[in-house]
This record gives sequence, C-alpha cells and structure tokens, in this order.
Amino acid sequence: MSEPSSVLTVPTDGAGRTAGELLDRKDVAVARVNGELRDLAHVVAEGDTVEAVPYASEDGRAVLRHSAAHVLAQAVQDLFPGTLLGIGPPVKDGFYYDFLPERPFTPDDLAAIEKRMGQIVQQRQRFSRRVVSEDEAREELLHERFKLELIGLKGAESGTADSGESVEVGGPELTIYDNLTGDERTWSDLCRGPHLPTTRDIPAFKLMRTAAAYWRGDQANPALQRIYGTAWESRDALKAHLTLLEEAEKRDHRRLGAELDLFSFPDEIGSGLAIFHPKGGAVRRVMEDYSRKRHEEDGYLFVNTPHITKEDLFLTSGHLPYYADTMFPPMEFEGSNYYLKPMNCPMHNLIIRSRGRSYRELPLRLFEFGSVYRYEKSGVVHGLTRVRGLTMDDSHIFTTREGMGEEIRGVLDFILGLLRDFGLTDFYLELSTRDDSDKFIGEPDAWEAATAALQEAADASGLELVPDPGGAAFYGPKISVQARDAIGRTWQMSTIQVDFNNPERFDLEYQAPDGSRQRPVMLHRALFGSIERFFGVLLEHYAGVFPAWLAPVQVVGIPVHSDYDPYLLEVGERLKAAGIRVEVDTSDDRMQKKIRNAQKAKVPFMLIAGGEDVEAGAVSFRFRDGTQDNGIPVGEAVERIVQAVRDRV
RNA sequence: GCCGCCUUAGCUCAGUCGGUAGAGCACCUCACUCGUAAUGAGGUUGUCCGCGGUUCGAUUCCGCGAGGCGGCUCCA
Repeated sequence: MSEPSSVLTVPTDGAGRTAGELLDRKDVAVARVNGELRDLAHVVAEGDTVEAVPYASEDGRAVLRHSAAHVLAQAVQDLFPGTLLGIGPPVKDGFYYDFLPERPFTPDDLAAIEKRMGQIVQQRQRFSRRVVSEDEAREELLHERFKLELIGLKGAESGTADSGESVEVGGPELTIYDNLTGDERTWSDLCRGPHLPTTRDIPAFKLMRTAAAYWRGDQANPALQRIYGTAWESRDALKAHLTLLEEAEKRDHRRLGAELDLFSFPDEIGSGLAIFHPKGGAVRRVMEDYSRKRHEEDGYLFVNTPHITKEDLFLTSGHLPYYADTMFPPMEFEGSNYYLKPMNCPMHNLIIRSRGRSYRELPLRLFEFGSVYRYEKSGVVHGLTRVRGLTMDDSHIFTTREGMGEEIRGVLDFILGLLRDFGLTDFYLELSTRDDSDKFIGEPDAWEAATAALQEAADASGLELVPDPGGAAFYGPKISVQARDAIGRTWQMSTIQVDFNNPERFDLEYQAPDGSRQRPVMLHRALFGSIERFFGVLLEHYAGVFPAWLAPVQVVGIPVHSDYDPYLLEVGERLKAAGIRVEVDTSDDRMQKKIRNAQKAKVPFMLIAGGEDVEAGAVSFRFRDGTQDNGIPVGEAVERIVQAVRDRV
C-alpha cells in the first residue's frame, strides 16, 4: 500500500540520527523501521530501512488515536484522581480507554474531560519511550492493579495480537511512555507504543460517549467505564466522520420505520417482536414475492413446517443441549415438552427422510419462509436487525459429495444475483474454516473437500475473499457474503454453510446408481438471513427512498382542485389495474400540502392534475427530486410507471 | 444477562424546588377550492411506563419491575 520509493536505506552518515530527522516531512506520524512501526525519535543504524507513515494512513491513524487515548487517560486522572486505568487501544474510527472510576462518568464529565484534553494537547507534551524491567514496572505501577495484571500476562505470554492488550504489553520488551512537559514527567503509562512526537501533533479529536465494558472482555471481571473518542488526521477528516455519523443516524431504520409508518415494536407484544404496518407489509410482500419467483425459477421446492415441535426433534438434531438458553422455554402438555422452533433445518430433514430418496432427485433444494423464535438476551435486541421472532428465507440443499462443488457455485451465483436485484452491488466474501480445535466434528477429508468447494466457488465469483480461520461452526465450514451499503457500512448478509452433522444425526440417505446407500451433503443457505433484518438493511441502504418497485406507495394522485378528484380517481383505477400501488389524495388539504406530504412519504411518483391536464387527457409528473414532466397523456404515464417498476429502478 | 443513561398526548419535546400538566405536528369539525414542500378558525387527546413505599398529598423522592438507548458479552 505504500510506494516503494518512500522507503530509504540509512547511509553511513545517517546512523545515530532519528527517524524523524531522516524523513523530515510534515505529514509523517510515525516511521516504519525495518518493517516495525517506531517513534520518530527512534535512533536508526546504518543499513536500516526507514519508511514514512503519514497521518492519513491506516497505521498513521492508529498511532494518532492511540496517542489521543493517552491524552484521554491523563485528562481523566487529572480530573478524577484515584481512577484506575484499564487499556486504551485505537479501534476502527477512533479509540477508547477503560477506567475504573470512583463513580460513573456523566455527560458533563465528558465535556470537562474533553476540555482538559485540549489543554494537554496545547501543552505540547512529548511522548517519551522508556524500557523498563518487569520489577521496575511493577513498582512504578503498584497502584494500577489492571496494569499489574497485564504485566503478569506478558510474563505468561498469553497476550494475543488483537485483544487490545497488545498495545500495552505486546512488544518484545516492557516499555513505559512518559509524557514530558519540558523536562518534567507529567504522566506515564505502560505502553508498547509507538506514539506521535508530542500531544500537539494530534490534529483533531472528539470524545463520543461513555459505555461499559468488562475488564478483558469477560463478564466475570469487574465492569469498567469505557470512554470512546474519535481522532483524525485533520479537522476536515474529523468533520467528514461526524457528518457520516449524522447521515447514518438519519438513515437509522428504527427511526425511518416510525417516520414512514412501516413497523413498530409494541410493548404489549414484547421486546424484539415486530409488527409490520400496511406500508411495511407492502414492502415486505414485494420482497417475498420477488424472492419466491426467483427461487421457483432456480429449481427450489417450496415447503411449509410448523412453528412448534416436541423436544425430541431438537434432541435428535443436537441443538437443545447447546442452545437451550437461547430458546424460549418449553410448553408442557400431553406429556411432552413443545418448543418454539429456533431454526427450520430439523423439520426439513424430516421431509427428506419421509421416504426413500434417489440420486436422481439430487440436488434437492427445499425452501421456506420459516418463522423462528430465539430468546435473544434483553441487552442485545436491536431494531429489526436483532429480534426474537424472525422469518428466515431458509433453504436446505441436499446433494452428493461429488455434486457439492457445482451446487455451491450455483448457489453463490444465485445469492449474488438476487442481492444485486435488490440494489446491493458491492460485496466481499468471508470463508470460515476450522482450525486444530477439537470442537469440530466430521472427518478431516470431508472438511477439506467442503472447504475446497467453498474456496473454488469464492474464486469463481471474482470477489475479494477474507479468510476466517477457526470461525466455522462445529459442524462445517461456511462462506458469508458481506455487502457494503450506500454509505460504505458493511453488513453480513447471506451464508452458505456445509453441514456434516445433520445428515448423520438424522441418518439421511439416498440410493446411488450402484444401488448402495449414501449419505447426502447438506447445505444451509439463508439469503436475506431474515426478512426483518434485510428489510432493515435495505431501509438504511436506501435511506427510506425505496426504488419504485419496492416503494410501499408508488404513486400519489394530487388534484389541483377537488373538481379534478374524479379524473384522478379514474387514473388511479387504471394504475391499480396495471398492478401499481396508488393513492389519490382527495383530502381538503391544499395541493402544496399534499405535495409536501407525498414528498415526506418519499413516494416515487406524484401525478398532479388540474384543468389543463384534464382538458388534454394528461397528468403532470412530479418526481422525488423535485423535477417534473408536465402534460403527459394518461396512457403514456401509466406505461412509464409500469415500466419503471418492471425495470426495478 | 451485565454496566450506564432514559421513559410526560399518536410523534418530537417543555414543565411541575411534592399541590394530578403544556407547545408544535398529527387527528376531528367548520370555512376556504387554491398549479408544484405547511390556508385559516375552533376542538379532542394523557392511569405523566407499571407496582409498592415515604408523605396530608407522588408524574416529581425511594425501592422493585417492564420497555427503550449506548456499550460489553453473545449471535446455531
């Protein structure tokens, strides 16, 4: 990612100088010396390679954010003496620092801390690196119990690369960074570094929010107060980031869902259980109808299964022992425990097992919009993206071991095509595979074959592939499709999962050409994941401005005067007959108000009619962007709208 | 589930230092009949999230519960 020309090799007379002196550039945050990030104050030796790492780079931002985290910690300890330090790493878009304060931080505290940080930045404190022995560090950090624990971890060498702890003790030696004001030590922290030269070099930062986090991410540990901040290479970059956050908030599907009257979550029904209002129902129905049509074209067989089942089914599948705590508790009657189903696959297995199967039937693709219920913990329920009742567009495909590769390629193609039809076009893939852990079941060669098949399909797609070793489910590897939305956020969408476990547990078989009984391979495939979630993602992607084919109301007729109501009602009938979702606003609002209302509802087409139009047998289009097209003959107007819907634009 | 914050009209939000509440929008009625983002007048609306406690009196203070939000953990 960096140009090779920016790497320089230290000449003889450069030895003993600092990396900063050699690079001598204003936009440099830190140096990469022999491949390792170093402070600009790092003294180089002859033959070292030195590379400038600018602020506006991934590594540069990480360093400036890490330095900002130190400033945050110093500010907190200034204002709240006695507050203990956790860890403070850079993260995506910013940084955080965990604290154990004597009382929780308030929003007012946050403002005060931010102000104090500004003063520390102004003081131009130097970040100064100091190598210490473990004993020295222990003595110096006697009162910082969490830091002491980290030092202990380092001794045990159990700090992992991406746990956040590595920014403190991840290096080969133990180091402390001192903040020097002049020559006086103002503050210090156990830290691997590197840092910017001075606090003044932090170009732009802002504190965002407080939150809670467990020490080292473990619920059994004390809950710490985390302060999140963001920091950037320039004021403009900071501003752009804040603008993006505002944009994301405007697009929040929970907010748009209420504003556009699409869905709600009544307390009376319960947390995480959505009801879809008529407009949300219209969008959802179009999504389902289109999905059904495409599945039908692609050879899927439609099935239906009940919402509850006796517990034996989930004992057979092996789910109950593992997932009992995320299933709704059982209902007991007639001597059995009945559970709401948290997944559809066991029922689909029973369809396969209902009679003998021939190789001629394979691949057998079962599809269902299956409603499932999962008892998500109260703190994780979130809008439509994390709910307790959801409808999966769930498919289970049974195929031969030999046919698996081709089937996976076909399914991946199908998925990407359908997602593109819904307007998501920017993807990458993630391949989750096994590691050496013994939690993974099934024969190694089956894993190998399945992983190879997934890998091949991924390669054939031409999309970027991110490996996720160890991320597979215990019963098989998977590919997941990640989609980037209109403002660049990524969402995990579809997954294709190979399953060696279910066919075994349900003793699924088919008869092969040679007459032998063989075990099919099972693929799980959810495309939207859940309709609810996909609805939420699309709503945010489009910011509520659905393309005409998905819009809950596609056309609003607006008469200039109530005299023209009958005329527009007739136009409305023609559109309805052509399959268009149309409303005519015959309220006694003024037309300006009607336009405003339709505009706020983000209706794709407004058809306005007044005397001129009626006389000409025409209507006037107004589009969502405010442009217009007047005097269009009614027949042509209907055709234009039908065409736009058909083209899914 | 854990930590913190929050819950007042359908929505967004004021307010009551403890004496049962208000604005805008929405909604209803009437008048207006208008050519591209708000016509005017009048009116309705609340267990102040629920249950206990303290108090002469609780929407306000305290406790418990529910729901929401931000995180953590989790996400077959």
